[in-house]
Amino acid sequence: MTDARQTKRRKTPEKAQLTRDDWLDAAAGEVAAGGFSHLRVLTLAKKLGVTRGSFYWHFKDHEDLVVSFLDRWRDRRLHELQYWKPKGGDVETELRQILELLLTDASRNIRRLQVELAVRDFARRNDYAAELVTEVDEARINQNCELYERLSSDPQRIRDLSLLMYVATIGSQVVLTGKKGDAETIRRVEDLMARVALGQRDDDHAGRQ
Amino acid sequence: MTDARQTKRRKTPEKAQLTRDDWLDAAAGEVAAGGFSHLRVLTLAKKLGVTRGSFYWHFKDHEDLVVSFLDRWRDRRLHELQYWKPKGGDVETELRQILELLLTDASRNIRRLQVELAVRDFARRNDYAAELVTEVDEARINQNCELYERLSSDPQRIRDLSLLMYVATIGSQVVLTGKKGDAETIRRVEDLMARVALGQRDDDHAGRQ
DNA sequence: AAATCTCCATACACTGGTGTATTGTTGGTC
DNA sequence: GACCAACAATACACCAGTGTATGGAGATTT
Repeated sequence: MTDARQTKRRKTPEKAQLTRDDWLDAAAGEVAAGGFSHLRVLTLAKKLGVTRGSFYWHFKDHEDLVVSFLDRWRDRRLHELQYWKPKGGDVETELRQILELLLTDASRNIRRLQVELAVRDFARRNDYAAELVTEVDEARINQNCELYERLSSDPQRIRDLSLLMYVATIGSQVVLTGKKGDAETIRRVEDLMARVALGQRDDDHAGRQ
Repeated sequence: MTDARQTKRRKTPEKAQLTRDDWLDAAAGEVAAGGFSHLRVLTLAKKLGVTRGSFYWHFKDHEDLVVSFLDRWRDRRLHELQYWKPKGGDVETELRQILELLLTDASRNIRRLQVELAVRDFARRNDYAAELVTEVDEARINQNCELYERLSSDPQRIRDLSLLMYVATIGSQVVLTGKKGDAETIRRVEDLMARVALGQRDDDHAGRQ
């Protein structure tokens, strides 16, 4: 699947030769904007200032582009988990770090988020994409389990809590992204989620019946 | 936008004349399966056993179909909220009824759920769809607020709680739908959400540091 | 400096989709 | 029973997009 081509050459970039990754980067823009169904090689070529002749040298066909794109996405998402391990501290601090990463930070990286949602949508009608999404979801949920282990001792409860927090973040991204006043809203939801996970009761329950 | 045509006729359905709604129903199948980008009038015609000549009598063009589809979706989603009002009982009972409706029941209606996710995805690149989705989201969240008012007296907290529960359900649908063992998983998440909303602490916190 | 390799351009065939114009066909109406 | 309106079939022009074959220019090697 991976090709050694893109590592060679590029010694004299006088006329800016394109690499496979250049095409994938351009594809990311298209996918973020219009989803996989709007991914056209002609559009990409125009965007990169070349003709399709270049594309069909770097890729076998359109499907090759899609698969390569998905593979790169999966690899990067799995790899970045390495840097998501919060650096020590008590449970609450680490929890809030993670949540900020998953919500506030994520909502700032619009393009990255759009790509993720596009991949997730594409997965509904493409088995390979579905596999990769499941793989990434599993990895993220599992990683967060390590944190929630400090909040419960029941393995099932740990997994459910991690899962709940995860679907809440994904749901926030789906529902709130791009809406007006999303930044402030996301911040509050983030805070509420932290309290919920920590089992902190609300300050008021006067209205409780 | 609405047309009186579909209400007339249909007295002698000997040869099954098609109505505008018939086309929209067929469109729902396509949208559920492939999203809006795969909505083709030729495919619909084939599915309905007619040619495109019929389509262009009922609809001005492809866009007319899409807009009509979105309008009908919005109208139905807003209208159904009427029947979502839980019938009395204490807070926990009503809460669990709502959550079951939003999660367990929703996950059984695969097609309906697929359509909703497709609309939501389409909304990322279509302003009109985005408006309708926002409208529906707002209505649902507001309606649930009435329930959460019994759990807190702080208006802001009520809204945040309702929002959190809502994004968690949407996230569950996005992440869990179609996965293996989703039924059981959804049931557990549902239970956990109820406990969280009610402010019930876990049975065990032995692992807490 | 000739040959070769890498990357891109050009031109073509082909497919699938839209929209439109025109012509049927059928059932209700006077 | 002639007419009209509702619905559908047919045929056409048109466009966007893919894939392929082939040619060409620049750098690299020998």
